Amino acid sequence: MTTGDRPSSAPTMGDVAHRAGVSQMTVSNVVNGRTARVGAATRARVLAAIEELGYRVNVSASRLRSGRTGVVALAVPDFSLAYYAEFAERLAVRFAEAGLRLVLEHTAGRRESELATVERGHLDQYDGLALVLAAGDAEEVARRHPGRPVVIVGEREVSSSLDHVVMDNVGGARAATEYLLSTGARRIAVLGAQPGGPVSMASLRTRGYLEAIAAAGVAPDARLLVGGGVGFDDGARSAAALIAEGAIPEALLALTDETALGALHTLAAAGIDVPGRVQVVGWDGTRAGRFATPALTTVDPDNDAIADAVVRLLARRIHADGPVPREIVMPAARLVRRGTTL
Amino acid sequence: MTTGDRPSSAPTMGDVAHRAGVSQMTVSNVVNGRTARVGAATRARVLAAIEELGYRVNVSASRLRSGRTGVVALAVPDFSLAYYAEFAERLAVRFAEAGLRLVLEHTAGRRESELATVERGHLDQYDGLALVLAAGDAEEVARRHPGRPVVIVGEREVSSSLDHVVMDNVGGARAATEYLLSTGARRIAVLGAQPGGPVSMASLRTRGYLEAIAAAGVAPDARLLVGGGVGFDDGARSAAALIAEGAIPEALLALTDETALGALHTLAAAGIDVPGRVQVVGWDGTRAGRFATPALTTVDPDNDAIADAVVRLLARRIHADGPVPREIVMPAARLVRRGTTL
DNA sequence: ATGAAAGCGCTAACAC
DNA sequence: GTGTTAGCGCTTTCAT
Repeated sequence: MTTGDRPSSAPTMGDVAHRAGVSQMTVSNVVNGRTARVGAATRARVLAAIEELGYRVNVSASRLRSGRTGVVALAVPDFSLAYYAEFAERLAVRFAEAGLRLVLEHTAGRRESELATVERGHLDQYDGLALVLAAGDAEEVARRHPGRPVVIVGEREVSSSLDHVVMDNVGGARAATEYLLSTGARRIAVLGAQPGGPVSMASLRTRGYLEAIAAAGVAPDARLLVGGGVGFDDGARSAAALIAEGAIPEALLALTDETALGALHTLAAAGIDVPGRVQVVGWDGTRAGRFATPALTTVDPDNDAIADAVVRLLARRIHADGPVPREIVMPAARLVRRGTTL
Repeated sequence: MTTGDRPSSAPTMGDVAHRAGVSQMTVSNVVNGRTARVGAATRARVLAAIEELGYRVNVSASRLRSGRTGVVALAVPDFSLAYYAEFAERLAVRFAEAGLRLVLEHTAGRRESELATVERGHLDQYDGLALVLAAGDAEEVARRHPGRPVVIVGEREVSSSLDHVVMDNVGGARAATEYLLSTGARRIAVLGAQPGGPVSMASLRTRGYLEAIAAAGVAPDARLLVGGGVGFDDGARSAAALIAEGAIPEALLALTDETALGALHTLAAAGIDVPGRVQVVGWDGTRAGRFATPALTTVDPDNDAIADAVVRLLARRIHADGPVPREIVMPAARLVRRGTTL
């Protein structure tokens, strides 16, 4: 009523133009900060009209016409896993500094959902996408020829045409295992293990472990490769199973911090001394691990370097004029020794 | 080249229509599952054309025209706080069951960012929004008259026109404090406290605590109200400060699980027995608390009920024809007793 | 420095 | 059951 002739629906750029007595194009120029093309007085008038009408640009319309959005997406398998959550926060802060907004999408760790995020019609909503690949295959993603910059955050280097930030899964597992061996441990269990099978976080970390014990001349023992998930409950369950078997290992390499924390819980309940009787190593460098009791020794994937790389790789493509050479980055994982190891 | 006359850019609905020898509207009907309006044979031909061209609907265009999007957003202050992360995951699963996709937005806990999420042009991207209000005011949000369903997830009931899912902050703090008093504790510290000041999570929980001790005839002691943030570090620091003062309280009411876990870390390092010497209560019911050692007693806000309410309130408005009466829901918080209390 | 025209890709509304 | 028309709100392009 009070805003003119479009009583109930939102004011458009046309409404603002009308009120300011200028063309719609001038409003667009003001809104988009193309100050060179608008006189100061005109600009002031337009700004006043925007204020009076409470006008906001319609993102969908702007996006449809220009293709640009100012928004990037991060697609993760699960919002609640501490590792992804902390990674997302790191990215959000960095992208904000780069003038881009970050939104999170959810893939439920399903291959088809992961692929859906790079379909054109979907990806068109964003200037770029960082895709954490848990189930799917990077080559399959690349085959969809996404029309926008995509960075794969993944488990292994892969021969696709996409930029790739690779986790140092094999190297990290090897480093952790080597350290445990150096303390004298020989019977080292892996919680969340997946020997063989399709390439995945679990299979690669398991491989690094197997390589390290082989190099040290320690024979693998299938009973020490405890499968299952990598959540808190899985860790607790796996530790309980190991205890029930009677032959408690000298060390546990848990494939995530949450698995390690779950195992720690079970060990404490059973009165088993950590690290005296059993050493425990986690993976991810999460805050929860740092504040556990004892503080959790963990494989730090170098999350800052990973986040930096994702932002850099995406930003350079978003702002590029021509083609950009493909790049692969693999920050080195390193063991952070704290209280759960000797 | 192989797909016809639009070599490099993405195929449109028009391309599909052309190839299938039907009108664009028929393609739209097929894509949107309006099967009643399309013959089986036609449908098959359209589907084939879609497959051959690798066509995907452009979400932005569809959104602009129809207004509908099939996507809802949850705006949180911080992706990495376990409470929000776990809450987001709960919502994502529930919305998926309701046929809606959930994306996460980031407000950095800043009032202006919170308000920006409900601006028309921004909100138009979504069918609805759940907004976790940390800094801003619900009445201010309501004054923007968001053009789409918005549910406020907030600290207190408020006289706005928006649906509201309210945390039982005062009640939860009272219940936790009453329990601690019942165990004989008299000197109970609050970590993350904020006595007085603007209404916030911290001030309301502090109020509940003060009400409970007043009712028990225990005099408040300013030295027991330890301010600061509610992260791991804050909890660790606050506990250290309390220890340094020499007069260690009989119990700590930490305003989040992360604060409690931080405090637990410090207490363990100082060799102080929990719960024998000091009891500790957290707040949020996170998984990390459940698997701490000892397992953390916590105020459970009833996150399932909160998530159910958010989905229900948003869905009923999204699918409503006419106006919908405003609703306020406040699930009761309850104390979950575990190992850090007597 | 400003404006007019065209159209991004899609769907609502109606005609047949 | 299928087609035609119009237009969502914006920005591109080109004219002045």
